[in-house]
Amino acid sequence: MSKEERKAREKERRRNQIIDAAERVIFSKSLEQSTMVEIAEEAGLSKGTLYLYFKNKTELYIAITQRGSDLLNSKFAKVFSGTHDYTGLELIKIMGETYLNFVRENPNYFTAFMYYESISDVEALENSKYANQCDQNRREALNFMIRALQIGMQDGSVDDRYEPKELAIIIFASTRGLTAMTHASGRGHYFELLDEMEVSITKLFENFLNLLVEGMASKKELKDSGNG
Amino acid sequence: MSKEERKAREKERRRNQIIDAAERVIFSKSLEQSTMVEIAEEAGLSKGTLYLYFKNKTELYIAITQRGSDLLNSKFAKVFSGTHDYTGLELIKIMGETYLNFVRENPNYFTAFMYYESISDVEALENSKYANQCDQNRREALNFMIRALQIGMQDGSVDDRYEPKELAIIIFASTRGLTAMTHASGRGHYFELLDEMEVSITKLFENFLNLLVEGMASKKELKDSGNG
DNA sequence: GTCACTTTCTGACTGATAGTCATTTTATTT
DNA sequence: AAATAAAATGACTATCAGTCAGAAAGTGAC
Repeated sequence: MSKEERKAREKERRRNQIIDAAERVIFSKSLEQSTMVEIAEEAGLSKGTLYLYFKNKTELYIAITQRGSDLLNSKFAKVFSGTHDYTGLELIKIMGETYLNFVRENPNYFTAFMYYESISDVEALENSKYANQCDQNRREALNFMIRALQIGMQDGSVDDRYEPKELAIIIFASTRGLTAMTHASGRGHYFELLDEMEVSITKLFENFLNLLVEGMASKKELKDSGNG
Repeated sequence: MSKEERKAREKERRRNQIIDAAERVIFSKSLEQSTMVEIAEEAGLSKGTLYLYFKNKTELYIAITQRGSDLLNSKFAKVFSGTHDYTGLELIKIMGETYLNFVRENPNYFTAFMYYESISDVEALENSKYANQCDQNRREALNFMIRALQIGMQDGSVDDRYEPKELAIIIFASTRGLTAMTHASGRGHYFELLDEMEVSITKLFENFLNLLVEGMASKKELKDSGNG
């Protein structure tokens, strides 16, 4: 036990040492501009060793992605932990704010998320435990949101004509869009549109959440939709 | 005139011939898996020639991106052209549907859009006429949306307590989020969540638009927001 | 038609880097 | 300390973006 266990723990430490180094290097530039040799040197190892712990550069980056994903989910979990007297609708807003704050505080992890989502080589994803964990986290985050919506439908704060699953996905995806823009803008990317238009991101996000909330808040008067 | 002009036209034709070839090659695989030699061969030229027409591989891909961007904008323009009796709110919905349809019909262009937005080397963007055109198109699209909202505020279909610019950006970004998910899902990416949950994208999008519309539709009874 | 000159095109070459693997170093057991 | 196993190394290979000296094609003058 002590034997095998210690080995495994040692191995895990090395792995983390490499991920630490990779974060330092990649976050200071970008994935493309970082080489495996640089990362190895930063970790005080040689290039070959990196490949004993990670299949390739992409898997190493996905390991970083997983860290970010874990961190984000721990924040979501905190929202739901312990006792609180938030309505479902409030929970949704808080989750949105949590997400925005995460992206602002950890832009590099968000960059990693975006890269992760752009990977089209399904093969690479299926065989990676890091990727699996990321997917697992995403599923969990969605479940948090579904829970919030169900709470909201019970306490009357959320319109119960919606399907919680669907609504959760919609909120999830649209919030993602907003934060992606926020992120791009923070990187001085094309979205100086915001500057041009003198729109503050904080205010924008506030309005976005209000819009969502307004849209899904329960209404007194029911009306029939025109869809067949 | 005839002289210089013919030259320029010839050059333009070559350029398009290269972009055509690049689309065929890159769309059949992916940017990373496509080499400049392959593209050159597909175009019936040699690698060196490609570099007479495009600074580098990225610029060539941005040229493809621009095509997609132009195509999308032409579809938006069509929505606004001619006479119609849509309300502002209806125009917003139609724009959203137009966008979704574009992504479904041209997933490869959308992939290009996502890549484009991930470029963090601002230098590369500023010196490229293709990138400038993309940015220009984005601005124009946003202006279409602002116009629709202003129309809506006048005809009473859109809540005029919102700032059109802000609202336009919000709708823009959140719709982008939805379509990105649609796109990822279509690529068999992690978002088999949708399958798992038995949610159809069409229905999802419908609900998303309804949610937005509900949120921004003008309300009879005004209420004060709690924000300082 | 051929010479001089310009424009366009070519593909061998260079440099960079991801990933491999035979060899060396270090740790563990007997 | 010898034998064996595990971990680490870095020289090597393959691939590919981007370059550039020279070839080929085009243009115009006579």
